[in-house]
Amino acid sequence: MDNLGGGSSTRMKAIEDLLREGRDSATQLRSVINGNGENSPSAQKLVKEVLMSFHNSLLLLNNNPTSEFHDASNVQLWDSPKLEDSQESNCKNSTVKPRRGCYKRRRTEQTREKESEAPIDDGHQWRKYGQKEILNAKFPRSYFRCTHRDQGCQATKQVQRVQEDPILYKTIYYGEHCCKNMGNPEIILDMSPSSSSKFLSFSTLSKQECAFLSSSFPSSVKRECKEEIPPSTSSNDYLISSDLTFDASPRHLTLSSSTPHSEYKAVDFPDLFDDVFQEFLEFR
DNA sequence: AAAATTTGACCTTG
DNA sequence: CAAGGTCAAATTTT
Repeated sequence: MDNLGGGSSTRMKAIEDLLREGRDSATQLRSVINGNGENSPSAQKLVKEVLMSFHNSLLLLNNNPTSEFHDASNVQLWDSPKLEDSQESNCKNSTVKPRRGCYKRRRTEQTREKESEAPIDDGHQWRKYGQKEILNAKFPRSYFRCTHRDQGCQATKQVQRVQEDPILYKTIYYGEHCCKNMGNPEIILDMSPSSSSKFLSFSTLSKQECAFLSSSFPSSVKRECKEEIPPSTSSNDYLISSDLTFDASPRHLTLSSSTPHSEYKAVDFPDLFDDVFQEFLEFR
């Protein structure tokens, strides 16, 4: 539906992701390995980011083979415009029931999937407008729309926790923002090498994200995070601690889980890394 | 008081 | 009809 072949734009997105997130992290990782990056984030964190970058790019390229999310491809059609026209009359004619649930069907927008370990701050302001239990899913799905919808911005997103063990959230974006975006649009994590371990924690989450988190938890926990780390009980489960190991990865890539306690500084790790890094360089 | 969230009702789609 | 997406009244937060 979109101009200039849809496939290639997906590819461009994947390339962007690999370059921006994956390669940046990989670059830092290399300096860590070489011993130079002492104020950088931990190597494990960087590895996680690289793997996540791979994972997300794969998600993009072969649109989600795995799961319950309906196809995120950008094919679909804007069907039955009758809804728009007859909306008014249809809604008020029936019984006494007010016009609840009279809404326009979602437009044909391209979608974009993303996985992350915590709800990410994508630089936009979102307003939660719903939450649903999803069949066969452990966690509810939350629905957000752009705060500036009154200005015509139709962007929405869905966020759902998809995994418990390595905590994983899947976010699907619908539509593009046409509102004036404040600040940088797509910065996800600032990983300036100087500011050490700016790792993701609740203190960096926006309010909506905090709200989303709280609603995924047992109700006893609700409404307790303002700017604060939620309840003390096992709260470290919700944090991304910098020394978290990343061996049970989302079923695509695994990393060196076979070595129990030995450091992962294998002898030829740098060589291995160079191979990976090479991929980034050739990718462009 | 205004803005954001919660939550069940309502609508669409398959 | 079931499942998922959206609306909006009620409620909570700012």
